[in-house]
Amino acid sequence: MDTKGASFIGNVMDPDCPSRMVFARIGDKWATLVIQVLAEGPLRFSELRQTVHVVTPKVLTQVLRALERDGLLTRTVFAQVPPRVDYELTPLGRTLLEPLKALREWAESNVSAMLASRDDYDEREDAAILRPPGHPGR
Amino acid sequence: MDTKGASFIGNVMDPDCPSRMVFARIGDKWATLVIQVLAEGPLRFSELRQTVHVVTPKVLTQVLRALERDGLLTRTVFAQVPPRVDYELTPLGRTLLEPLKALREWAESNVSAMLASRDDYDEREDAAILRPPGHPGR
DNA sequence: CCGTATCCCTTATGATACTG
DNA sequence: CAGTATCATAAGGGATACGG
Repeated sequence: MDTKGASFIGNVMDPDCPSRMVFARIGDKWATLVIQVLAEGPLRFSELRQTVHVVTPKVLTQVLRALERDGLLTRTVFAQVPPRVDYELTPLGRTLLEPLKALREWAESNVSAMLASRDDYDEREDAAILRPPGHPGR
Repeated sequence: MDTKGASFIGNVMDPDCPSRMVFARIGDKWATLVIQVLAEGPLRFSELRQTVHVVTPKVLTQVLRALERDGLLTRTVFAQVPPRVDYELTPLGRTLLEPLKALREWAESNVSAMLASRDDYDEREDAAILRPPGHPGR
């Protein structure tokens, strides 16, 4: 395999690539939320629903099962009435917290810049459609 | 605002929350790929298409515009024929490289564990449907 | 070469109602 | 309480063809 240039991320393009898998998992709209909410400790289903309050039970279940399948959290059923099910991060899941935190911190440090950029972009967009075409590039 | 418990990630649930924005951006199937591919230096549209070879021009354009809008990369049009357009990470975009790298490294270290967990889970699944219902919980 | 325009399909997500 | 089932909608992504 080629070892220079962009090759070291070459396998990122492979659908089976580790990074792709992880980015797919954290790319999930709810997965990262759940993981970060569970950082504090185990929660039961209803507690998760309240915390991540916009999610429907169906979607929440899907996310939880996916995360459980990947070994990132455990699902513990207590044999009692009313039923109680706890979700808790596994050690593996906990190790994801750190990179996720790095991302959160990046986010908090740079959102303002991103938002400013968006405003600029959108303004230029708006101006562009008012201007006649055939205009010299930027 | 409450300062204990899960409150510090409380705003993670807010759709306007910085983290949500960032996770939405990197959650994009192609955005992180593009960013990481551009880590090496500027590339033109066709080069990006070749590198991220499965993506259609439409989708690639969408991703690039979104990233440009967020100030993560620049789009430079050269006034020549045939046309040439270069895409390059901005300093802001470059700062994303590090947290992304952390995630990649996590991925590479832990995929095997995740895959193993999946196999386990799926096996148990298969076994469960063969077993009669009303079985004592795990 | 660098896109845009269309059409189409799969998947994700949501609302709602119901069961163990 | 903790889900499952069903239906409906929308968003994402892809194939293809064409324009500047």
